[in-house]
Amino acid sequence: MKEATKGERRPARATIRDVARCAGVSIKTVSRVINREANVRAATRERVMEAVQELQYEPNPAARGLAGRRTFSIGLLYENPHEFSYVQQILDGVFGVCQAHGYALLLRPSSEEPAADDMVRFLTQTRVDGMVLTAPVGDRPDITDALAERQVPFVQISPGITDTRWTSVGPDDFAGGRALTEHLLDLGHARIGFIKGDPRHGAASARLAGHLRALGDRGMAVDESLIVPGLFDFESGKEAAHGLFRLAHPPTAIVAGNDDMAAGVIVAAREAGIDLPADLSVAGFDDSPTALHTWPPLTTVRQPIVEIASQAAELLLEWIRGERDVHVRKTFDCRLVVRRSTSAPGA
Amino acid sequence: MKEATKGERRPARATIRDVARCAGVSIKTVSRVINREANVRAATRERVMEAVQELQYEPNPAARGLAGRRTFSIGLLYENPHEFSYVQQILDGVFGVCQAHGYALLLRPSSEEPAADDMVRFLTQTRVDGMVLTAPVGDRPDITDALAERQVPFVQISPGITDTRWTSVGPDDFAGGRALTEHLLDLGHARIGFIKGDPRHGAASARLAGHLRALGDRGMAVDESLIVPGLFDFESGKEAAHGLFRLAHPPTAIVAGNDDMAAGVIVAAREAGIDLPADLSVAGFDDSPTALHTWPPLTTVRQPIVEIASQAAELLLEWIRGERDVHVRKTFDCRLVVRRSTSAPGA
DNA sequence: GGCTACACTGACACCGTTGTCACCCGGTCC
DNA sequence: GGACCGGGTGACAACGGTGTCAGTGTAGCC
Repeated sequence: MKEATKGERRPARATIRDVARCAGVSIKTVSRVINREANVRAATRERVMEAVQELQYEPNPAARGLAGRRTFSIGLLYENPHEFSYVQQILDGVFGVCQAHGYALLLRPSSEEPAADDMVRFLTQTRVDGMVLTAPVGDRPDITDALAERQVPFVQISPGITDTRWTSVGPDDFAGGRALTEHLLDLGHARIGFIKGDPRHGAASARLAGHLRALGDRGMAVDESLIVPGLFDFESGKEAAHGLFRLAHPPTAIVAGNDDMAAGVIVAAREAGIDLPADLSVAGFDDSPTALHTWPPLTTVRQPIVEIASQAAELLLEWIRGERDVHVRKTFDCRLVVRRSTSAPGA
Repeated sequence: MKEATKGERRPARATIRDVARCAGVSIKTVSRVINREANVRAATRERVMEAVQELQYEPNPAARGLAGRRTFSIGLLYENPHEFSYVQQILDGVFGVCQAHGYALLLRPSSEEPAADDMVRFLTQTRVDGMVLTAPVGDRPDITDALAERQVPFVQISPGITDTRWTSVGPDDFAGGRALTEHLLDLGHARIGFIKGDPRHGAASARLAGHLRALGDRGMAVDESLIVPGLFDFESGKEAAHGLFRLAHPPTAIVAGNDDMAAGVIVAAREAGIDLPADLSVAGFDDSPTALHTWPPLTTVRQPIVEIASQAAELLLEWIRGERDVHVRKTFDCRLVVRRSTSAPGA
């Protein structure tokens, strides 16, 4: 006890050796126990566990990483977003899974033009065990190839093209877009504007495809002038809407590729003195917080983002641990959420 | 060349030994060069640098952490937020600095009741070199004490109380609140409602204090019934507004503690059939994206969040590297942003 | 009873850095 | 000319785990 009185500044974390001594076994056995390896007698395991408890032992991740050549950390690649809530939810989902499995999460916000080299540098610097990739950066073949070449496991969220060589998770954007348009058709709209999303996102074209299918199913002709470009952000939605308003024969309803653009449409309508929803129905996509902050609140499609993200992380960890060796594509259903921004035309 | 043809699956990262051999020096010298230590002859340094370039050497963080007892990573503690854009901007700021200095960023989203124990576990699990703490969790004495006790450097963002024992960074909430109210007084408003923010946030009371000071400076009496509680989220803003509308003598203007609540006020006004800004002026705080998505767009106060966050990270790294040994408190000026949600009463 | 198989355990090298300390060397000081 | 100094460098031992492999004990089998 005497020697303990000095230099006890930092409580000096217990090491695997301390645990081994305390439990009366070798360090290797302690290692086996904390890594849940087989072939440890139940009684031994218990003794070790108790020692771990008593000493409040936490394995040193650096040492683990060095010796075991894995870091127990994964990276999340995402693009600097307009849609804050989207990223936040992705983060939530991925983080939750990481925490549950004792993995650390390293962020990789990517700038506009994230050279694959940049990705590679991230890998060698951090030595993450795997990556979760979000669209649209996660789609780029140079990125995926760089990862594949280095045999770094990864999972894509909402990739544009579903490449069977890799595993991915995403919402059913097609069905969502279709449901939205069907909803408007059911209300009696005949001229429906559609604001496309950022063309780099696969989701943008999938949602449009759903829209077109809905029209086709009802035998409606497609008026190309009603389909206008957008970039998924508020400003582009506003501009696109003004463009549609100027049409000789403007639409009675507008489907925006996401909620932010829909919010832009609403503001554009106010600027143009158009009454909502009487003179114009507006629908978005995502069911982001924005959808409730507009007036009237937005009819939209909810995609289970958090769930999608956790699923992605879950699949990644399975792959890392070697519990799965075949690539899959998981699709999540979306749900139409009807609010007051849509109504029968003229109502 | 012949032996290279086999087993070149993984390119096998270069280690410090490879660099040493290539440069014709000892590994220790390489270590000195990459850590920018003094006492290396310029010529030697150059030779090593070239070898580093040629071999694309990146030091192994795990080995570095193990030997040097620091991880070159810092943690970011934040609370699961309603204000997505706020967190996102904090992240941006902190991340930018981390990247510039070769540090990794580990997230710690904290749940409702983040026991200090939880914080401690995070520290021992990750062994981060320091922490950036955001309000309101970062205020809790049990958290700060736990960090101080373990001698883990930290910097607070927007703490409630400015404790001179620690370093912190934040906006001048007081001045911001004051400017907002002065703006409304200048427009001719005499009855101004104020929706407080989440009481756990220091920013909430500072903004209110600014409001009260503005009133006091003009010799206006304070009507307690006009000051109502809120929680910084949309819903609480909406409810608070409805409460104010029901008053016998309702306000002609409302200052909300932040933009989300202000958006709630606007929706509440629409629900109540109140015309904006003619019958009611509304102001927010933060200049979040929401401020532009409402109609009319919000008068608000812009706080330089990204800058605040980078400053915090910068200060933290200085402290970690031992370049600073005195605690400071940095305050950033806010800027009033006037938009169309405020006007003279009745105008 | 002897042999094999297998469950369990430990000794020890090794992962790729940094910290410590000793050493070399040229210049300065008395 | 010897003692001293300090910049520049390298040898070597950590750091705290995991991988490999050999050893031990017990059960199952002929």
